[in-house]
Amino acid sequence: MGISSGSIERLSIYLRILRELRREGKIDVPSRIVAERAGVSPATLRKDLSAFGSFGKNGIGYNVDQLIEEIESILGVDRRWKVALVGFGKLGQALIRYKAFSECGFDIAAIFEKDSALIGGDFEGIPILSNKKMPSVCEREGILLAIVAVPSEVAYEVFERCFDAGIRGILNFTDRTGFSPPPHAKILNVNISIEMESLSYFLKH
Amino acid sequence: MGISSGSIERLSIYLRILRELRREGKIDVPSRIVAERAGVSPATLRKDLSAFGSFGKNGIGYNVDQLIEEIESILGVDRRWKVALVGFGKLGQALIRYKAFSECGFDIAAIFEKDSALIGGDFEGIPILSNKKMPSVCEREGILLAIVAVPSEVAYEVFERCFDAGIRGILNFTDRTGFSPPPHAKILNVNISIEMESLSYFLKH
DNA sequence: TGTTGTGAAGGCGTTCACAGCC
DNA sequence: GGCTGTGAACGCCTTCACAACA
Repeated sequence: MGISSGSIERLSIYLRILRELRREGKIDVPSRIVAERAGVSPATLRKDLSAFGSFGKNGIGYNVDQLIEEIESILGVDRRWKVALVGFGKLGQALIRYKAFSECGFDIAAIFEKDSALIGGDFEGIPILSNKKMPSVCEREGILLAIVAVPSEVAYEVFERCFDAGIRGILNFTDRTGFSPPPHAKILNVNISIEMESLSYFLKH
Repeated sequence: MGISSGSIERLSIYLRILRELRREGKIDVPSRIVAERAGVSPATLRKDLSAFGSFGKNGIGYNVDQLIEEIESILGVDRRWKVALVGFGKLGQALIRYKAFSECGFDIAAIFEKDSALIGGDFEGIPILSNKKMPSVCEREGILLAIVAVPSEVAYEVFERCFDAGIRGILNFTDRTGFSPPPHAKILNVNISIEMESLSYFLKH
C-alpha cells in the first residue's frame, strides 16, 4: 500500500501530541483525543496508523507509551542522525543554534562553506570545512542528511555536490524547487518566502 | 471554482522562474519551459493560470513581462506588506536578518517579545515592544501578517493574542499545528523538525 | 457502551487529449 | 507546425459507516 507524504508528516505531529499526553500522565487515549489536538479527523489518524499495524485496543484506544515507541520506530527517530549543514550564512547560523533539531535526534556533525575565510575554523565545536571535503567527510562520519541554506543561485550545484557525496535526504531552504534528485534520494522544501506569498494571496481574496 | 493551496504555492514558484527567464532576456515562453524548471507538468501550469484568466497566446506561449505582472497581482505582491515578528529568540533573530523577506515585499515593522529586558530597545531600527501593545501597534501600522517564532509551549496563547490584535495571517514556526484560526484568518506551518523526520522516514524505508 | 480497523464512497487535484487558434 | 485552454478521465487521499471486539 502506498503511504502519502501527508500521512508521514501527521505521524510526526501525533508523536509530539502523544509525548505531551504522556507528560500529562495519560496511559491510554482514544483516537478522537489525539486527532482533535492534531486538527484531523479520528478516521484519518486510524488510517494513518493502520498502514503500519494494529496498535489500538477496542473500547480503550491506544497505549500512549507503546504508540510513541511504534511511531518513533516507523519514522526512524528511535536513533540519532548525523546531519551536514551546507552554507554558513545568516540562516545557517540560526539553524545551527536551533535546539529543536537535537531534541528530535538530529546532530549537526559538519558545516560546509564556500567562503575560504571561514574554512578551517569551527562553530561550537562543529568543524567548518571546504565543500571539497564533503564526499570523504560524509562517508567517514556516516552523514546521509543535509540542510542546504545557500544563496539560491548556487542551489542546484550544491544539490549535485551533496548527492555526489552520498547524501540521500536534503532539507532545502532555498527557493529553487524544481531539482530532480537521484532515484534513491529526496529533497524536501522549506520555503519561507513562498509561504508568505500564500498568506498574501489569502489576504487579498 | 476552488483554488488549491498547492496551486497558489506553484504560482510563487512560477513567478521566480519567470523573473529568472526575464533576466535571461526571454520575451515569450511556452508553458513547457516554465513547467520543466518548476518540476510540474505543462498541463498543471496551464490549469493553475486558467483559474485566473487567459494569459497565453496560441502558437507562442506566455509573454514573460505580462505574466509576471499578472501573477504578482494574483498573489497580492504588487505592493509591500508590513509584518510583525513575534518572539525574538535565536530563530526570530535569524529571520529578521533573512533578506529574502524584504526582497519579496515583506517588511518587518515591529518585534513583539515577552522578555522585559529586551522591551523598549530596537533591532536595526525595528522597535522591540511588549505583547500588550500588539493591538494598538498593529492597527496603527496596518500590520495584518505575523511570523510566530516563540517556544512551542506558548504557541496557542500567542496565536490568540495575534488574532485579537487583528492579525489575519500567521507564519507559524512552532511545532503546534492543530490551532483553529478564526474564519477570516489563516495559519501556515513551517515546521523544520517535522520535515527532518519525514526525511528520516524516507531513508529508513 | 466505547473504540478500533477497514471496505466502500466521496471529493479533490492532476493528467490526458484534443478542439481551436495563430 | 506550435501552443493554449479545458472537459473528461484518472488516481489518490480523506471521510463515512459499520462489523468486530473488549
